[in-house]
Amino acid sequence: MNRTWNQYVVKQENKTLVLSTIIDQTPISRASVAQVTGLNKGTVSSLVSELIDEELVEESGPGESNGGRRPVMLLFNGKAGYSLAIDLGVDYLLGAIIDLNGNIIYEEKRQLQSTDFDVVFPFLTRFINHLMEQVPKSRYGIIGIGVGVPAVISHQGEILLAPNLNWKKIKLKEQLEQQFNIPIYIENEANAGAYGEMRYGFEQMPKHMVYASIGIGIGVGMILDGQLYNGLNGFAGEAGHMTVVKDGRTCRCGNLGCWERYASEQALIDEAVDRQLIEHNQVEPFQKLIELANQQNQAVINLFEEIGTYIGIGLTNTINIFNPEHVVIGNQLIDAEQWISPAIGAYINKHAIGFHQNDLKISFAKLQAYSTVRGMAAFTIEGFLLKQRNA
Amino acid sequence: MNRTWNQYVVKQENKTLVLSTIIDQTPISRASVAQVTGLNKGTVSSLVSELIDEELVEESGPGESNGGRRPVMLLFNGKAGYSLAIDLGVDYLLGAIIDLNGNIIYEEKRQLQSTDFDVVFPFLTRFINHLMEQVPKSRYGIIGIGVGVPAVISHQGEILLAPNLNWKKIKLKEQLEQQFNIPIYIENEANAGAYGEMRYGFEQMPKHMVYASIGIGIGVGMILDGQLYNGLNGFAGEAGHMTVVKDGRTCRCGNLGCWERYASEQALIDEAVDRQLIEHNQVEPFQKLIELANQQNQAVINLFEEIGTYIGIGLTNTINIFNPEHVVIGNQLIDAEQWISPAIGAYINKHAIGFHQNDLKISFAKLQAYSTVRGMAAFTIEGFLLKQRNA
DNA sequence: TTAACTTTGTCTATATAATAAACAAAGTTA
DNA sequence: TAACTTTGTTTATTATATAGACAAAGTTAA
Repeated sequence: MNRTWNQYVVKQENKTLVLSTIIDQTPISRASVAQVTGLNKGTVSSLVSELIDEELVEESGPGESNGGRRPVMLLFNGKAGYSLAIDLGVDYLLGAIIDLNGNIIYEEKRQLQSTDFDVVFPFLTRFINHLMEQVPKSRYGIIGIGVGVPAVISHQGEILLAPNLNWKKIKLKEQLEQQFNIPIYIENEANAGAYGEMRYGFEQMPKHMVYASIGIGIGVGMILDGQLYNGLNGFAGEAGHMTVVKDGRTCRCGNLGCWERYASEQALIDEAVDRQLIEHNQVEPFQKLIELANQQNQAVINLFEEIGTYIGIGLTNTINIFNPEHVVIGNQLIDAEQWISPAIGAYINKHAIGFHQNDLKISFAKLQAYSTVRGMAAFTIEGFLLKQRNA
Repeated sequence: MNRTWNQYVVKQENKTLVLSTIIDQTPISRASVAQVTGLNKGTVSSLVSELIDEELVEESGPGESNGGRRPVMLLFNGKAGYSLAIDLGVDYLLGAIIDLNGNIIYEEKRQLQSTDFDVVFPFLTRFINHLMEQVPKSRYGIIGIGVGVPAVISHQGEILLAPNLNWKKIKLKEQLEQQFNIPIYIENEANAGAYGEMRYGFEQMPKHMVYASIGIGIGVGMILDGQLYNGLNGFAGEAGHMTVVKDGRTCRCGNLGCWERYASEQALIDEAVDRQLIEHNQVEPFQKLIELANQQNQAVINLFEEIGTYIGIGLTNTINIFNPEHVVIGNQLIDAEQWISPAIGAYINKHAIGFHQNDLKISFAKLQAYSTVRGMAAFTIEGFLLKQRNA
C-alpha cells in the first residue's frame, strides 16, 4: 500500500519542518520561522506551542528588536533526551553519551582483550549498563543505543561478516534488544562516520560526500543527495575491495589487487615489516612508524608517501564515479595526515577528471576519532524525532 | 524557502499517485485504485474525473464482475502527447517518436559524415523538424525533445566535454530552445540508457541498478534508490575512468590504467590491430571481429574473452561499491554478448564479494539499441506529467 | 514628548480536501 | 426471486492551512 497524503501527513511534515528550522537556526523567533519556511504565522505559532508542550523547544528571553516588538527567541532543547553511542573497534570500545544537539557530554574508552564474541558481548552489555548510569535525567531519557561496527551489516541489523573481528552471522541488534528495552541501531562504522561528518562536521551540510574510513581495512560511506546510500541489502560501500591492481595481491575477500591491500593501515604495517623498517612483533606498529617519520626516517617517510599515492588512486576512482563535493578521510590514518596528505592531493590533482575537481574539497575527518559515535548518535536522534513526529 | 505542505500539495500528490497507479496497472477500476493506494473511494472518483477532463485517462468498457456491479475500467491515454527523442552517437543520429507509454511509434536513423558541431547542429535541427512532421495530432502535441549525448553534461544542459565527438563547452540546450519552443532535455547517453532500462526493461522497476554503456568509451548510469544519480554537478558516472591497472595505459583523461582503456570497443579494436587480427584501416572493425569470432577464429575469441574479463573487473568494482540488484550491460558491445558474457560472469562470480552476489542479476540491455532514446523519452514524459500536475 | 510606523504573535472566519457513511446502480448467487 | 456483493457517487463532517484583523510592544522622526 502506497502512502497517501492527507491533513495529518501535512501537519506532521510541517511540524518537522518547523522543528528542523529551529534546530538549524537556533535561536530563532516564530516570525523568522514563518518567513524562512513560508508557512503562515498562525500555523507556526500553533505548531511551536505543541513542540513546547513536548519539551523539544524552549522559549528563551526576548531577542533584539528589528524596529518593532521584540521577538521571543526559540531554542531547540538538546537536553530533552540522550543517545548512547558505541564505536566497537577491533580492540577497543568507545562509548559516549550524546545530547540531541549531537554534543558529547560524557565519554569513556575501554580496551578489548579478545575479539571472541562470547567475551565481547557481555563486556559490551556491562559497559552499556555502566554508561546508562551516567545519563542525566530528562523528559525522554535514553532515546536509543547505536553501535558502529567494522562489518557488513544487513538492513535487519545482523552482522553478516566482520573479517577483522572474525565474526559471522551475529544478530547483534536482536541480542541487544533482548537486553535493553530501547531502540537499537547497528551500522557499519564507515557509514556511521560518514553520517557523523555530514551532520556535525560542516557549517553547511554537504549533499554529496564520500567518507573513506581508512583503518585496518578500508570502508567507504557515501552521502548521495544528502542521504546515506545503503544499496539493495545494506552492503554498499565495500569500495575497499575494488581492484586497483589487476592480478595484484590476493585479498581475504577472494578478489585480487583490492584497494585495501595497498592503502590501509594493515598494508602499511605489512610493507614496513617486509622492508624491515619495524620488527614483525612490534607493539603498536602504526604509532611506531609515525614516531620514525617524525624522526625524519626517510625510508618510512617514503613508505607513507607510497601509501598516500595508493589512497589517492582509490579516491580518484570514487571521485570519477560520484562527482562528490567533499571527500573526507577518517579513522586511524588521520594521525598520519602530514605524511600522506601531500601524496594524496598530488595524485588526485593529477589524475581525477578535471571537471570533477572544480568544486571538490578534500579533507581529513573534522570530528577526528568521534566520527563514528557522533554518526551513530545522529541515527538514533533522527529515529527518535521521526517516532516523536508520528506519535 | 522550503517547501510547505498544504491541501493543494496533498491534492497534487494524491493525483499523481492515482495517475501512476493507473499507468502501472492499466486497465484498472476506480475501486481497485482506491484499494491499492489506500485512498478513499470518493477521493479517487473526484481525482479520476479531473484526469479524464485532462484526457490523460480514458474509460474503456466495463470489466469482469467480481460478484457485484461490473467495474468501469480506466486506461492511461498514452496518445495524449508524444515525445521526440534523439540518440546522438559519434557517427549517427537515431530519432524516435515515442508515446506516453514509452512505445516507439516511429523511428529513423541517419549517418553523420562529420563530427564538426557546425555541421552536426543544422543537420540535427533539420532532422528534428522532419521528425516533427511525423508526429500524430494529439491533445498536448509534442511534449518535449530529449537528446542523449556521449558527453559530460552539466545540470544546465551544457555539453562540457565530449571526447569522442571532440566537442567542448557547447550550450546545446540553449541553442535548441532558441530553435524550438518546446521543453528540451539533454542528458548523458549512459544515464539515459540506465533510465530507459529501468523504466521499460523490467517487469518490476529495479531500485538499485548499474548500467554500463560499453561502446567506444565506457560510461556508467546509476539508479540508486529508484532515482538516477547525477552527483554534485551532474558529472557522476565517469566510472570508465577508474583505475583498474596501476601505472597502466595512459588515457585521454589524464589518468593511468583507466577501465575503458582495457574494456571498451576502442580497446578491443586497438588490441586486435596490435595483434594483427585485423588491418589498421579496417572498415567497421567491430563487426569484422564478430564475424571472425563466428568463424571460430581462436585468437579473436581469446581477445573477446580478455575484454570480457576486464569488463568483469570494472563491474566487480561497481558491485562492491553499490551493492546493486541489477547490472545491465548496454551499447555496442551487446552484439558480442555470446563471446564476452561467460568471461564477465566468471570473473564476477569469482571476485565480487559473496554477499553482494546473493540477489544480483547480470544481464544485457533488454531494449537493445533503444535504451538511450527510450530513456530520453522517459525524462521528457516525466517532466511533462510533473508540469501537468502543477498546472 | 508624542504620533506614526513596525514587528511580533495570537485569534477568528474561511476555504480546501480527505474521510466515513449513506445510497443508488448493477451485477451474482442460492 | 430474494439476498448479497461490488462499484461508484453524494453528503455531512472534520482537520488543517491561510488571510487578515488585532493587540502588544517596540522604534523613529517631528
